[in-house]
Amino acid sequence: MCLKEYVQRYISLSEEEYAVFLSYLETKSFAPGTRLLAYEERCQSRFYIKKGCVRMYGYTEKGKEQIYHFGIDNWWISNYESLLNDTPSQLVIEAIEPTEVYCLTSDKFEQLCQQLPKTERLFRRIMERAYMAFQKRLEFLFSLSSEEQYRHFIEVNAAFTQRVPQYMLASYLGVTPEFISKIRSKM
Amino acid sequence: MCLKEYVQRYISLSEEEYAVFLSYLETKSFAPGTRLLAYEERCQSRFYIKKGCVRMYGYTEKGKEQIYHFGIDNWWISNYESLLNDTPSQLVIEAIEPTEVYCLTSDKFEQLCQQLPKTERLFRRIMERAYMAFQKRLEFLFSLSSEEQYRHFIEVNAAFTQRVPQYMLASYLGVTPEFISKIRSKM
DNA sequence: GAATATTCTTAATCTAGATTAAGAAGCAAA
DNA sequence: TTTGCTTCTTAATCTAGATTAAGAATATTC
Repeated sequence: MCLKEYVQRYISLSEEEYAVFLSYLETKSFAPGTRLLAYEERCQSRFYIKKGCVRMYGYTEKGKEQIYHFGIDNWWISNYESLLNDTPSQLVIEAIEPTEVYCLTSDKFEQLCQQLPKTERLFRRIMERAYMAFQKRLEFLFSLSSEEQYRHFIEVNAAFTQRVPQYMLASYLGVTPEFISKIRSKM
Repeated sequence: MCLKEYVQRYISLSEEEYAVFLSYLETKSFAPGTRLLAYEERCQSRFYIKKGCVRMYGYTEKGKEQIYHFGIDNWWISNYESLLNDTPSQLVIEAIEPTEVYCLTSDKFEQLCQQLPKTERLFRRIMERAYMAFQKRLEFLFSLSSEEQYRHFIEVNAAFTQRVPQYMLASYLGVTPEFISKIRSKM
């Protein structure tokens, strides 16, 4: 699926309108381990991942990396706290695989909304879906044991599981790699 | 703060436009213990809480109530999974205090967006803030111990803490009432 | 194809917070 | 002012998952 198909699922755009939309996006590439958003950098963009895989992580009190999100093909990702409040980001967005993204800066975003007001609707609906996914994630977090969460995750996200190392998955789920290893040995 | 002020923080509206906006909203009142959204009902509305306090909860595998959200004055609340997919809600929204809300049904919402396209921008921005708050909550959830989460919550949400019983707060934080009691005895 | 760095596994021990069980406050009705 | 609810507290015991410490696979580099 390409961005055009993705957008068409939320709003309908003519060829001309889509061309306008595209003109506000900038393509960028990132090698594994490089950062889309650095620690303490002000987040200025929303990223649409054309192809690849990224993780968004912060640091716990003891300085350990804690992964909060992954992003793969056809996902938008950004640090909204930093983006909306223009504050230094406490979160890092880093490529895991070679990753190609469309980058939409806040400035361009505002201009785009003016030139193509449908953009508001597009992002209103994207945000609703993202919020819904979050609400769902919270439900799993509170209603399932760590083992159940792991089993559920790899079931729903089979493809994904191949793409990130197990210890990152453990971090995302809020457990230790040793614990995942223990579950796997039972399966 | 009233709804008008709330809306003005996101978009600017003339008197006439605000009147149009209001005309799509329906006022409803709920006594403590009554439900804005029942279990397995299809969620058809977004609720803006004018005054009062509600909780949104589901059930764990063992049938225990698990609170996922609270809503108080000037918050929007809805079950987006049920709202967007038109599926029976696994979550209940219930008044804790006498609560008065504006109710915006999906039908009315679509009409409103057509008549007053600025509404898209309003809700795009509301959803971004809501998503941001969620992102922040997840950070606390993963980076703080249960005790730290409790201390942080009552610090940031002092007023709130008076309005809901301790056992509901425990549920929201994902701990037992006994554990909260233990922390409090230390303070 | 050895050397080095990453990632994963196994097993013993430990701990934050759950569970269970009682009882103590608080509060409403009558 | 007693009866009956609902909420909160205390304390003993238990457990899911963490921590620690080795070692075993697996990749990567030269």
